[in-house]
Amino acid sequence: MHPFTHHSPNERSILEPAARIFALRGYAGTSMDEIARAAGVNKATIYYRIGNKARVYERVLVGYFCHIAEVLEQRLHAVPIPRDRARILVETLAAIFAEHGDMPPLLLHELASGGEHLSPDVLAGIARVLQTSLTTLSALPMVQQGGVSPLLAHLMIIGSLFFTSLSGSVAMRLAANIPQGTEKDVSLELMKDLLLELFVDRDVPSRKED
Amino acid sequence: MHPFTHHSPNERSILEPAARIFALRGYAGTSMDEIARAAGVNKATIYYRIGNKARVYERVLVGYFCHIAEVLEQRLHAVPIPRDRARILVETLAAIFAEHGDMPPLLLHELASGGEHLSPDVLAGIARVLQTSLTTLSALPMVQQGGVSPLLAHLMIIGSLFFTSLSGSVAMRLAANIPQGTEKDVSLELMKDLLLELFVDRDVPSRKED
Amino acid sequence: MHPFTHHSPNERSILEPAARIFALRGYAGTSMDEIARAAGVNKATIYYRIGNKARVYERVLVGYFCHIAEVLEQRLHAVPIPRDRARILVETLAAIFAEHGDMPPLLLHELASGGEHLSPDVLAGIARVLQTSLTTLSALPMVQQGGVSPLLAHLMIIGSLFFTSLSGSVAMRLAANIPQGTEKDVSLELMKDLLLELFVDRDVPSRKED
Amino acid sequence: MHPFTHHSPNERSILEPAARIFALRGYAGTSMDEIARAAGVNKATIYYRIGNKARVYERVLVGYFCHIAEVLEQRLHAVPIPRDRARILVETLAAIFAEHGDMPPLLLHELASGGEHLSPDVLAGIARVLQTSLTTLSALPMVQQGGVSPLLAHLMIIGSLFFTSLSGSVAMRLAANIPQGTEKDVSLELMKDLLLELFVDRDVPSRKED
DNA sequence: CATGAATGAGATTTCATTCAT
DNA sequence: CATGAATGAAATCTCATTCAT
Repeated sequence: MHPFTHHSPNERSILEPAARIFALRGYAGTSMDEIARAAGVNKATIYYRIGNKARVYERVLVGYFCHIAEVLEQRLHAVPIPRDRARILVETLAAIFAEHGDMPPLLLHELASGGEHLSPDVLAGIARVLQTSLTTLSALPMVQQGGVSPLLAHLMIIGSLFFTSLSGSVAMRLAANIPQGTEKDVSLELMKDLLLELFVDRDVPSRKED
Repeated sequence: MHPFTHHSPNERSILEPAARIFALRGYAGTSMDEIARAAGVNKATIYYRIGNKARVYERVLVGYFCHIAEVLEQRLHAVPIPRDRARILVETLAAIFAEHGDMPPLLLHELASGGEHLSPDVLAGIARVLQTSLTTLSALPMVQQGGVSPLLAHLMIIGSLFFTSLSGSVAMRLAANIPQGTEKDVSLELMKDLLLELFVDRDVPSRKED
Repeated sequence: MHPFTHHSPNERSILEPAARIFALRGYAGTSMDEIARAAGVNKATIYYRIGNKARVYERVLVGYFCHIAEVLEQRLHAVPIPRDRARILVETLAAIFAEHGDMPPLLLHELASGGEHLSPDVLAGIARVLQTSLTTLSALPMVQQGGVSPLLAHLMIIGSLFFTSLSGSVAMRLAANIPQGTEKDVSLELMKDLLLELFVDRDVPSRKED
Repeated sequence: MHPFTHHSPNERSILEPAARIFALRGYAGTSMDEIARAAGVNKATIYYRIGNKARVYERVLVGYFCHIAEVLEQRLHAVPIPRDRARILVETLAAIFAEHGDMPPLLLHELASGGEHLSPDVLAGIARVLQTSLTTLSALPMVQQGGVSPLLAHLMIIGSLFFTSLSGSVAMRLAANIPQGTEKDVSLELMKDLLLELFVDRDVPSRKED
């Protein structure tokens, strides 16, 4: 399944390369020329088909968030056991970010901008994902009895996965600078396992003292 | 202590507003006009004092990373006990991000861009912080005996703190969209406590089964 | 025939006024604004059609040198007698400079700059003209038996014609300063006749003594 | 003797490097920064000592033309025989251009610009040189009986020497493009000899027929 | 006497957008 | 339905010049 499944092929052929470039350079750093070149269409065609730089960006974001929401909702549908649901949540997010490496940087750019370009549609998509995540996490023992805020847990999960996904490119640049050979195989897979261990598989935490 | 302590007052008066704007809009989204206006100087003065846009950006990044590295190193200096050191690490990072709210978005923009604009000086600053963090985390029981990768722990800590710091602005935009009243007081303070609980205060994790 | 015959009308409408201004003010002294104004198009249109200032300049130079080369080659084609060929060479150059008064100053600016801006295409054009001139002059009796270097002859012919063409504007400024009434009708026509007399019509020179 | 002998050492230390740069890049292509750097003084010092970009340029031109005029007048002083005088004229000009390679390009830039920047002082210098040259050439047999215009002869001499002096830099760029090995040792020396032969040593020309 | 600092004006170039076809 | 052509606005950067010290 792809993020832009709901759009016409005409739009998809523009939105997919656009997403790649927006992810790499952010909204301001992306030019319509570059999108047109990557999409293999005339620049005016983008205006004809979609309308606007802001609209292209919005469609990409909406597509991404709706995709995440849909996949999450589909996989969580009819799964009753809290720990199973949480496991699916984390695994699904990790899998989506692994498959669509553009999502983390794109969303991070937006987040870092304070959500300047977020249209109501995009906010709705974000809310949908957030809602699913929060309700799923709220049912966890760790939250129910452990006193962990579900929003904090959500932020940790998303933040950890995003950073892991992004660490690759910068890590390589750092490689020459870091003396000792730290592990290079930092991957979403490993982070996913750590998150599962910390939030899902583990029993309600027992503090060091007490 | 301030991030641009090592620079001349002349440079500081430019770098500080520049950092604010870069954080908000990213490198590409920031114009020299805006920086000049915010700094209260003529645009050409920026070129005279610093050189060009890329150099302004670089100085800001170097200033930020060196500040983090210095504060960390100073506070960790002569603290021998691993758990104390880790606690200081997390608390210091949380405090710095709380005081300098511009850092997380600025660094996130850069990270999301794949570190395209990272000069050797900036990379050196990053490496310095990373090194401190990794060696500190490596001494934790959870890492030593719990099998948790220090790099994963580092990414979780940074990622969680960054996301928490950023969540404020977007959360407000979401407020209207999210029906139920989720906690609004998500703060670095709370996230810091959760991180301490998960990584520092807790004993070596005991899996659910076995 | 015109220098920019090979270009599209769109390009010609830019290159022709550009040539005029480059000739008057040189490369550095010419602004894109001025070219745009003279061409009656928006400044961005020049970038759309041609690319950048250096390319505009290059096209002008290439157009000029190719024009000279083509006219020379066409008029010399199938003329076997050396003296006839040389006469045609001088007359053609004089005629071209007379018709296109912009050429000498433009080329002089470039020459004075040491050919800094000369692209391979322009150099090829220059070489083509030079080749034609040198082979033509080499066949002259004065060169064959008189021991005059064909390159020196070429330089004298070009230099004399260029200076004559340029003398007009400065001469007028000098007019007030020069007391006696020197001839005002210094023209390419007269210089051409003198060159023909010195290099073409005359027999192999007999030195004063011997 | 040097072109800027009449100026104070303070001015000379600026005018000499300025002349070099003006010669290379022309008036518009030369920046005050570059002059200051080459002169090893602060940019404001140029304004303090001389006053103005236009004034710097003017002083350089005046210096050059006065130098030529002075040397010519000094060497021609009390030389009565026309042929001797003409020989001295040509030899002196060739020697000056050979010694001060910057003169031809600088004067050519100015000439190509139509004398836009020529102040009255500079025009007076030019007139002085021109006067000397014309009166000297007017006495030649070739002019007196040969019907050659002294102004044409002047233009040929100056034009030929200038072009010869400039040909070096462009010739090297052409070297790769010109197939056959044309002589490389085109020098002012050779051109001077040719000019002497054509205008001075030779008897009044006898046309080919008649 | 000299200069570091500053700047208004203007240079080249890019870019989102429009429009006639 | 699509696009080549065009452009106003704004971006980065340069430069001749001034001025306080």
